[in-house]
This record gives sequence, C-alpha cells and structure tokens, in this order.
Amino acid sequence: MFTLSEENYLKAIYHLESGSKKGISTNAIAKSLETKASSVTDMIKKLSEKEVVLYIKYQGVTLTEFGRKTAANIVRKHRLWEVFLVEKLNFSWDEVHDVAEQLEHIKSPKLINQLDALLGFPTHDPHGDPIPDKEGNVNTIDKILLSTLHKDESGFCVGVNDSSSEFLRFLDKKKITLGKKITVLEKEDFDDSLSIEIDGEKLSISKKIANNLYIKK
Amino acid sequence: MFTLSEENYLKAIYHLESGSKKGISTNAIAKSLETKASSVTDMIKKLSEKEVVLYIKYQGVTLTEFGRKTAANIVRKHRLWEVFLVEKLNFSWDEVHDVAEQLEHIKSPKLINQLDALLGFPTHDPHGDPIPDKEGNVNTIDKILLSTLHKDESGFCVGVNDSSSEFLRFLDKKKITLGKKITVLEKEDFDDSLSIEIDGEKLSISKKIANNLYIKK
DNA sequence: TATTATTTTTAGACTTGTCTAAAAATTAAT
DNA sequence: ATTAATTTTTAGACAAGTCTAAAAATAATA
Repeated sequence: MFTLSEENYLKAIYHLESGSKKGISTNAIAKSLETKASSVTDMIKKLSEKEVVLYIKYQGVTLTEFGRKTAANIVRKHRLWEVFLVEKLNFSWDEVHDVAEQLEHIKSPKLINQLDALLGFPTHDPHGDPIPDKEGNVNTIDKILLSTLHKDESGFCVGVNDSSSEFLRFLDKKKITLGKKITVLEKEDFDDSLSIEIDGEKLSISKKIANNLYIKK
Repeated sequence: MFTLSEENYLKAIYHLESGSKKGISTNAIAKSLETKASSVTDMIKKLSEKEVVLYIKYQGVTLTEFGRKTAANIVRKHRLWEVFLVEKLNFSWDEVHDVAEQLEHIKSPKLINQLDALLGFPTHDPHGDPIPDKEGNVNTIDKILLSTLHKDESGFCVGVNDSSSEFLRFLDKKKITLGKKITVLEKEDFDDSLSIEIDGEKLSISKKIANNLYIKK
C-alpha cells in the first residue's frame, strides 16, 4: 500500500514519462510537484525500495512495470471520478480537477468497479483524456493539435492540451466543446491565428488556443 | 481547515458526547480511536488552540459550538456517502463503513451539496442513523430498543445499535431490514429471548439481537 | 483521612515528509 | 580539456502525529 505522498510522486512520474523516453530527472519531478529536489531524492529512494521505480543516482528514474500499473490505476481513478462529477453531479469540466485529486486516493476496488459501471464504462474523461483500464492499459488515439491543420481541413474536437480552468472557461464561452466539428477556413501568416467554422459559425482563434486543442480527423 | 487526524478526533468526541452530559475523558477518546492516552492529550491541546474543544486539564473535553458543527459536517458527509454507496453503487449495508470513513474527509462543499441532491436529500443513512443538515442539526426520532417492547406490542425497524458487519449480515440472513414491522409474540423469562413476527413469519430472536435493533412504535 | 489505584499529563524519542545549505557529480562552454 | 554552470545528493533540522516510561493529579477505598 502507498501513502498519499507516494501516490502523488508515482502519478507525477507517470505523466512525465509519457513523452520522454529517458529517465525522469529529479528536477522535473520537483517542478511538477512544486517541491524541492532534495525532497524528491528522499522520496525516490523510498519508491525504489518499494520496487515501483528504477533509480540510478544522478540518472533519474523510470517506473517499473509494477509502478506503471500502480500509477495508471491512480490516473484511472482520477479520470473516472471526473466523469462522475460532470455526468452525475453537474460539475463543469473546469471544476473537477481539485476534487478528483482528492478522490483518486480513496482505496476500494469495489468502489471503482461499481463507479465504472454506473458511468457506463467511459473511455475518456471530460477533457478527452483516455481512462486506463483495470490492467493499466491506455487506448491512445491519434489526435493532433488544431494548429497543425491546414486551410480547408477539418476534424473533431477530442481533447485539450491545457486543462487550466481559465482555458476551459474560455472554450465554454466560445461554445467549443468536445465532439464538435471544426473546419479551418483561413490561416493568417503574420500571427498564426486561425479562422474556423464551428456549429456553422465563423470564429477567430489565436495561435495559443489552436496549440491547446486536440483534433481527430 | 483540519487535518485528517484532527477530523477523526472531532468525530470521536462528537459521538462520545451524544449520551453523556459531562466532559469526555482522555481515556474514552483513546479507546474509541485505538490510540494512547498521551497521544490524545497532545491532540486535545491542538484542538483546544483551534477553538473546537473546551479543555480543562484532568477534566476532559467538550466540543465548542464551532467544534460541534464541524464534527456534524463530517458525520453528514460520512452518512451521505453511505447512502450513495448503497443506493447508487450496490454496496450492502455492511460494506459501506470503511469506504465512507475515507470519503468523509474529501473537502468540497459543492460535491456534498450535489451528492445530497442526487440522492434526493435523504434523512437517514443505510443503518437508520440520521444525517445532520448543512447547519449541523440532527433530527432525532424517539426510537427504542426491540428488547424494551412488551408482549403483543409491535413497531417498525428503524435502525441498528451495533453496525458491525457481523451483526448486519446476520440481519440480512434473517431478512430483517429497516422499515419492516415487527410484533413481539412472546418474551422468554429465563434467557430474555423473543419470539417475533416479521413478514408474516415467526422468528426467534436472542437478547443480544433485541438489544441492538431500534424500533419506532 | 491516609493510602492505594486509576487516570491524565509530561518528557523524551521515533517516523514521515519536508526544508535549507553545503558537498559531490554531471553537463556545458570556453 | 579545464573551468564554469547546473543538477543532484547528502547532512542536518523541523513539524505533525505517534509512542513508552515516568511523574503528577484525581478518584476510590479502607
């Protein structure tokens, strides 16, 4: 069994690993958890003894298979709770993160299995992120950033890169929600802004926005 | 804001206070939390500084109004979660306690308000215990123990005194559930056992059982 | 009321998780 | 390939919450 702190470290390493092939640096973990490098070193030693990470001094860490599954299970719980909050308790997608951050540490396999069933075995959370299955496997789809679409191309909005409540509320205001079809009408060269069509309406989108919206063609 | 440990102490004191007029002793708290008296003294000092308990050395503690409300809120959360587990996630009443014990510490007023609404604003948990309202008020009904009923009297099963899973599973086996009508057909003098009628069936009930079932006439 | 028994508190220690400051190792740059 | 900059680790300290053992206060009893 893992402490709350250990679980948070595991989750952080898990997220940092997706995208980088090499070991995760002490500093990267410290930054992600808003703590000090020395604290990270201490905790890494403990996690290493518990066989969830592989640790070589000065070389960073990687999750073991056991560690990866453990972390995926925490992420699974986090995302299932997010779905629950939105679907059953009328939370909006920008309100769920902090509460799910607490709920993900509740220990009860039955609770999660039943919650999964209650929600109809969802595959993605409210931000479009995939929900790992019981074995810790993740079904990644080939989503791309809106900013990579060319003129006259279109696709469906399937996720966000930035899930800060500021960004999510901005999307709400612009009526941009997951599942909607977006067509690129124009790409401005000088500021990389986009003119898009969504719901039959024309909309102007800045580069920053386009860099944080995932599309599936 | 209170730590997990502080919340557990508050809850313990809250439960111990209902029933005894005087201050709650260090030993009583230690026993209830399965910890040592010295640990209790330490924590009591902290709670006293936080103004949730009134503490006079060697005289035990009492909750302040603020402390009472804080504790009632934790109990409220615990019992609402129990209802959720039974009503929405198909837990049986003997499985909910440990999970609710974890869930009661989740901090999010919106979560609890929405959960309350989802459940249809329940007034009692699966064991018949009343759910405190948002202000910490509890609606106590005049329930009595089954063992206090006389021959030929009857009433409705409204709660349990012992909520151990052993007792609850025993009641399940005997098909004794909350809401059912029970009539005392006979009281045996030599062992205080009861012969009762429930669901049109005759049943023999030991003194121990009768001492742990609440009835409302 | 004196004495014994019990309860409660204090004192000091330990664990977990964190921190700062300094030392050691690695990486980057001249 | 040295030197400089950065990263990482170590050493030592601190707060929270717990414990044991001993001291102090209260309660019970003869």
